[in-house]
Amino acid sequence: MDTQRLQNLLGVLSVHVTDQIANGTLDALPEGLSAPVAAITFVGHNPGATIAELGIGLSLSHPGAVRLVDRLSAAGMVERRPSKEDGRAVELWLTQQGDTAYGDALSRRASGIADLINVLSSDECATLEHLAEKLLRHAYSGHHHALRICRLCDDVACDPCPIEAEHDAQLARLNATLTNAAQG
Amino acid sequence: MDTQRLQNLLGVLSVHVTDQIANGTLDALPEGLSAPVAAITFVGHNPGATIAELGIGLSLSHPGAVRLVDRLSAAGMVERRPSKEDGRAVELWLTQQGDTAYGDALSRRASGIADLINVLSSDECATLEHLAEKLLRHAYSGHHHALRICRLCDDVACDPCPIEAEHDAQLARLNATLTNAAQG
DNA sequence: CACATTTATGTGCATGACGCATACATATCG
DNA sequence: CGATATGTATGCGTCATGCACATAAATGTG
Repeated sequence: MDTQRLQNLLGVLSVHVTDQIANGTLDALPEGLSAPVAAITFVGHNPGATIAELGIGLSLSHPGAVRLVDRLSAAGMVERRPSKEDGRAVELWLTQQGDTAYGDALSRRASGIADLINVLSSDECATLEHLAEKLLRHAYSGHHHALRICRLCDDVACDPCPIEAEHDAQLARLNATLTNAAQG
Repeated sequence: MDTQRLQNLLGVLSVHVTDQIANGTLDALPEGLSAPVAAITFVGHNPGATIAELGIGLSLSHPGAVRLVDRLSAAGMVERRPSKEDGRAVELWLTQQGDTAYGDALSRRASGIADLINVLSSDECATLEHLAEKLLRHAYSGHHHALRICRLCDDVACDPCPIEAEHDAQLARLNATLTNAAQG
């Protein structure tokens, strides 16, 4: 089958959806550029994450992540807390204001996408959901990658989460292989 | 129907596809950031476009578009030509090197997306293509918006183009309405 | 034709985000 | 205890961006 047209349409569509997300979340925050919104979503999704993890999830250098946290902290969105297990590490937690911005960003993102898909029938929605889930499971390639893939996810709406499911499935396959090897 | 999960999956998937595109095209150019790649694709897709149109397509300010063209011109990717119809306007054309980079970016983008969708069956590909086309036609909202939506499109692979089709369909509906009004 | 307005592009300047190299504190290993 | 690795923070230069403004050409008005 010739998949060139599908590749192109999917690419163009994805860029457009990403634009919609950016437009929606841009208004949700004062001076809300893409990186701060992604960071707030990331911390909201991974409370207590460290600065290093934030850098991985957002593909930033360590200095970049530190400076981003500086800005978010100055804006009252994110709070640095010393970790009790590791004296070097810093845990990131949303302030109340940050949590409000988090929910705001998610709901604006959802409404932007809702405008886009309201042309689909129930059946088409179900089909697209199935296809998106399959593609996401196929895209998963390890924990670090998941941090990045899920950086703008709404974990309440993402139930069951295909990335988690794929993670568990790969673990189960690994365990089965190990058990077979032990028995054989 | 509850569409929250679909909204979320589509959003996460789109961000991931956009990442794939960015990753693919980033390597295709020396120092290839997102804006230069988008600009080369834009000029490749709209040869002879003006700086103002580039700015609209990439959502840049006018100074931003001018500076971007400065960089691309210095890199030997894009050539400024004075317009013959308008003494103020500048036409943008890809150089031979720019055209090579254009094709390179498109093929890398395609292969990145190909990796993602090779998990789908032929039937699923056809279904997804149909859904993507429907969503894109619904997303179209006028010529300026089309410049932006199509900024990373591969016009060879995009045949028939759903954005053009929607544009023509809206024109046809408009003409039909006018004809009816004239007759009625 | 003279003059004001709009349009398309270019420039001085300040800001801000980023990465590299480096420094410091803490954890871990031998 | 010393050596190395890890997590975080900072000085510095670079670069992209937008605002305000300037220039040139097209268009509209009397």
